Amino acid sequence: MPIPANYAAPVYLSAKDRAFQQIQEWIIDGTLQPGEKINDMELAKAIGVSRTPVREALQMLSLHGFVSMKPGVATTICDTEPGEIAKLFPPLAALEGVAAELAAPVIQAEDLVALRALNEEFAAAIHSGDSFAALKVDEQLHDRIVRLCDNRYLESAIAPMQAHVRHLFFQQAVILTEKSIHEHTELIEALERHDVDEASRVAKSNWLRPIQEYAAAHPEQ
Amino acid sequence: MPIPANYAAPVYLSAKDRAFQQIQEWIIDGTLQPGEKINDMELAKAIGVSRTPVREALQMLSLHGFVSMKPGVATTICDTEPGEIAKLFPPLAALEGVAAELAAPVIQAEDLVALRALNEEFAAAIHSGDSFAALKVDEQLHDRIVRLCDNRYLESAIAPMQAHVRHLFFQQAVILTEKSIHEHTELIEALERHDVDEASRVAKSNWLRPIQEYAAAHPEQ
DNA sequence: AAACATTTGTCCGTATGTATA
DNA sequence: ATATACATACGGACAAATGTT
Repeated sequence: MPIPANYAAPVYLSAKDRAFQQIQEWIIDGTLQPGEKINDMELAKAIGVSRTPVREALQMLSLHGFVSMKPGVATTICDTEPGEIAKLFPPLAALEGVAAELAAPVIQAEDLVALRALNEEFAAAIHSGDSFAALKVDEQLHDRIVRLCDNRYLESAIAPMQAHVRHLFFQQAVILTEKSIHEHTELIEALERHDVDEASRVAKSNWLRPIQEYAAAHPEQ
Repeated sequence: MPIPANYAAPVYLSAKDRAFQQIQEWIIDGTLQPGEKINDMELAKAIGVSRTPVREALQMLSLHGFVSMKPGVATTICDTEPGEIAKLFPPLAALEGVAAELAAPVIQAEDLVALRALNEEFAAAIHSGDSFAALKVDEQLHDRIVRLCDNRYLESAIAPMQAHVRHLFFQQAVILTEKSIHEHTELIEALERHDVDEASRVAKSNWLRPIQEYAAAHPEQ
C-alpha cells in the first residue's frame, strides 16, 4: 500500500501534554480569562484526565508565566495587559536577533526556498485579511530560522515567549501588517548573503517596531 | 521583644521546591553525572519526600534542559560537554545586554552602591583564589541588574541559563578572571551615566569574551 | 476565637507502555 | 514473534494549609 506523502504520524500525546496544550490554548485564545481562578478538578474533568497531569501542566504554565500558583490559596491565570508587549518584545527581539546571527552563516539553499514560500503564504494571509493565519505562518517562519541554530538554550527561551505573543495577539495588542512582509524579505535576503550583522539588525527591528506602533496607537499609557 | 534587624524569615519550602533545588544542585555540582539514569524512588528516599514532588521537580528540570525524560523509558541527566558554553553564552549575552539597556535609564544611586559593593566582594574572591565564591557574587551582581528591569520575561529566560553557567563552572569550562572585575566596573559606570548603548555593549562582551577564551584554550574542538 | 469549608499538596497503588530475552 | 520485566505515567484518596463564617 502506498503511503501518502504528507502523512503525519498521529502523535500520541501523554495526558500531561494534552492537558498542557489544551490549557495553554484556552489561556491564549481567551477561553480562560486573565485573573480567573482555576479549579484543577474541573479542568481535569473537561479534558478527560485526572488531576495529576493537569497539575503538572499548570506547573509548566506557571514556569512560563501563564498562570500564578499560590500554594494553599489559589491558582489563577496571570493578568496580562496589552501593554505587556513593551515588556515581552525587547528580550524576544534580542533572542531573535541572535537566532538570525547564528543562522546566517549556516543557512542552506533549501532553507531559503522554504522561508520564501512561508513569506508568500504570510503575504497572502495578510492580503486576504486573515490575520490569524498570518500569525501562524509568521510563527512558522521565525521558528524555522531558530531551528537552524541547533541551540536548545535559544529554543527553550524563545518558545514560551512566542506563546505569549499569540496571547497578546488574541488581546488585539499585536497587529501584523504589510510592513512585516517586507521585513521578512529583507531578513531572508540578508541570510542569503550570510550577512550576520544585517540579519541581526532586521530581525530585531521586526520585533521592536510593533512596540512603537502600539505605543503610538495607545498614547494614554 | 525587639525583632532583629536582619532577621530572615525562615522560608518554608514545599516538598516539590526542596526536591527541585536539591536535585538541581546535585546536577550542577556533579553529584549526579551527565548521562546518569535517574530512579525517582531512590531520589525521593534520599530527599525525604515521596515520588510525586520528585517527579514534578524533574519535569521542571527537563524544561530547563537539565534532565531528559523519555516517557516510559528513562529519565537521565542531560549530557553537557564543556564546549556548550559556545551554545549557551550567545543567547545569555543578548539577554544580559537587554537587561543592561533596560536598567540604565532607571538605575538609582542605592543600586550603584550595592553593585559596587558586590564588585568589591567579587574582586576579593578572585584575588583570594576562591573562584566558587566569585561565581556566586558574580551571579548576585548580574541578578541585581536584571531585577531592576522589572521584566518577568527577561527574568524567567535568564534564570535557567544562569543555572547552566554554574553547571559549566563545575565542569571547569567557565573560569572567572581579573578581567571580569574591570568589565563590571565599566558596566557600573555606564549604568551610572545612563549610557544605554555602552552598558549594553559591555554587558554583552562580558559574556562573549569567555567563549573566545575557552576556544583559545581548547583549539582541538 | 474556634471550627468549617475549600483548595492545594502529597502519597502510594495500579496500569500502560517500552525494551529486553 | 511472544512473553516477561521494568520504569514511568496516571489515578484517586488522604493530609495540610489557608481563608472564612
